Amino acid sequence: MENLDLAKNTVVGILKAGCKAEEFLGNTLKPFKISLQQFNVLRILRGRKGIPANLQTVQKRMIHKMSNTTRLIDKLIDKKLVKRKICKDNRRKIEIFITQEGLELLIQLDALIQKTEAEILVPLSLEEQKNLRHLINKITLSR
Amino acid sequence: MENLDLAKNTVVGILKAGCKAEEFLGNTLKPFKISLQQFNVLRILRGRKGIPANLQTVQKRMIHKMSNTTRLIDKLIDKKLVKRKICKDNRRKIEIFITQEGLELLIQLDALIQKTEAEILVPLSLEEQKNLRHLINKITLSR
DNA sequence: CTTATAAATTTGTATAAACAAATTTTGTCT
DNA sequence: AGACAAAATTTGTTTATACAAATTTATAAG
Repeated sequence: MENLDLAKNTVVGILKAGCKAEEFLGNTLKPFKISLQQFNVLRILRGRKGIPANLQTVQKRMIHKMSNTTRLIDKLIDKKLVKRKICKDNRRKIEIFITQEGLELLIQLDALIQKTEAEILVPLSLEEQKNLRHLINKITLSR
Repeated sequence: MENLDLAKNTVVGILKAGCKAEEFLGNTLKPFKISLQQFNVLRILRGRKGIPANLQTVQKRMIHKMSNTTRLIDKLIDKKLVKRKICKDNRRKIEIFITQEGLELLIQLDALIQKTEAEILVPLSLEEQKNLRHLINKITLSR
């Protein structure tokens, strides 16, 4: 293999793979009228199992680093998938919850998304997937 | 390692790595006022070494599959980095060239982009990079 | 050559994202 | 408490993207 353009080819590959994954997942989500970013926020909120999150917490865990998460949350609120709540006992920061409706949507989506993920990775064996995850994590976890 | 969420974690990793690469490359390009998509089109056109391309050819090779490449090209034309030319001898399709100015910009950028690519991949050894490229290619080339 | 059909390109419009500035909140010091 | 500085959140505006429809161009059939 050509070694000259190794880094370039690898990075282009990462970009393309990212685009492909976004495309596939986006198509899966389209009938449900939510974007991949919105879906990820919902999953982040579900992952907190009732513990409320503030914007900052959500933002840190988001895949796509956005400048204004406020409006993203606003859109989820419009769809009644998320609630903003002002903590009463200690009028601290505004806190964000996923609603029952949001949880139900996620349950619906779980199987579909899992299928889509499998579709994306179908050219790889389990061993290769583990290997890929390991290499990719090295890149993303080094911030 | 947990095997339950292997596919999910791998796909999320791919997305994150893609975002990181876009972010890094985008920051490198920012001072030059062109987007990553625009930069890639320039590289595609340079790669044709004088042979003109039509929209379709460009579109097929683009990393980001866009619905309207027309306006992307328009922006490059505004910046005088690209030219649209109506083939005279055979008034066929409109053809697209990179200009001298575009070529010169790319020359300026080459080293910077190379450095950025290295930065993105710094946590990986050469062997690991080759391995990653191989795995990633399996995903992207299976269309 | 004309017509029909499909493919490619462009354009209009709605939506989302990027960017910068303004506002609000938080924490610390006196 | 009051004042200041830093961080977080919101908001206005510009720019880019997505989507669908319309137009144009290429290809094939009669």
